[in-house]
Amino acid sequence: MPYDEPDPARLGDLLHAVFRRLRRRWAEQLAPFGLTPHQFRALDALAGCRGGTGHRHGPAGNCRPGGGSGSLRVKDLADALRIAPRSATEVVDLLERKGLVERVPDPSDRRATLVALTPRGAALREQVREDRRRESDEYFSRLDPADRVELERLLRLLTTDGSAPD
Amino acid sequence: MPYDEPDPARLGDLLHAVFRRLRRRWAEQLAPFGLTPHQFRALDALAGCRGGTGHRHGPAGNCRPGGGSGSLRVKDLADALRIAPRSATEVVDLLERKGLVERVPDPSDRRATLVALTPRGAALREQVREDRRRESDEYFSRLDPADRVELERLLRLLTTDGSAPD
DNA sequence: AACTATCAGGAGGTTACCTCTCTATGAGGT
DNA sequence: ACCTCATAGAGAGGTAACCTCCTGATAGTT
Repeated sequence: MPYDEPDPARLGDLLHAVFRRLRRRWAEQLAPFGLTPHQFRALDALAGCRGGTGHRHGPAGNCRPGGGSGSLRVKDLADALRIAPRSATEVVDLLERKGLVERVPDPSDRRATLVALTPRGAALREQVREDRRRESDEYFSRLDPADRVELERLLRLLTTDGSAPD
Repeated sequence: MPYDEPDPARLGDLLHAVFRRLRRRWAEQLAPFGLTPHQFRALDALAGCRGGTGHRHGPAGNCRPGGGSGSLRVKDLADALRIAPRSATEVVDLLERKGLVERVPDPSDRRATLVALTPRGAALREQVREDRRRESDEYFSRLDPADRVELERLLRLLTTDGSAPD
């Protein structure tokens, strides 16, 4: 009897809680590598974009063949991370300072800067992924495979509102 | 062929995306009321705690009959919002400055401060909820009821890791 | 009375964003 | 060539939402 109203905040609250947990966990896991979750996400976006092999989810199809292992314009990185371009600049700044990415001028547009993984960046990213796999500490491992699929389906419904990527 | 491994980042990424969207949406919706999502969450926690009626989820069962419509210690509010006590102080500061909550000394413990909704705070919270209902613009309305239940189940699995509330 | 735990908040820091503005450049029209 | 307008990245400066470490008052315990 206390609990049948369709409390509109509940799902949001839950999502919030889960998200926070996930983030904390990740942060802990990435700390030894000197990365924040965000930085890793950026490395990942850069890496998941080599050549024009044509995979990878929607928004970041703008891979340039620039650097060693694929590169993006700052702006496209921003899109991939779903942040404002200016904010992407900051992420790149940080990663560049750590020697994980480098900026190279886009030969086809002198306004633009391409961001590419350095070998060290690519290696670190691979290391993190392996570590994560080894630890099998994927936060979601608590769910059995069917549930994971289900969760993915539901989340996907919530991201792709209708059709537009954003 | 590049991509059938169970990409460990995918679910996390999706969750992230959904969360960001939700938050943005909320922020937009709350902006006309001069509230941030967090502030609203705090109001909600305070409101969802009148008397000792004994409802409401786990962590925040510490409702004090203090103010007009229920009150919490700063510390309990922090627990409810899942943030550090110090951070809750800030939320309360903001809300107090807006006249939506007030601090009253806890009569039963002079170290503690009770935070209670003011009438204006309670009214504003109600107004927001109504607005949301009227707009039927709950972010999750994209999901049909069954999916919503399912999502809740899954998220709940991810929050309550084992048993401890945190 | 002494000791220790707990409360709220001051000081100061971080991360992850934002907007607004500047400069260099590209692209289109005349 | 020239003028206009959009776009790219980044400087300046701001905010929300966190955090930890420390303090001063108090409570509970011995």
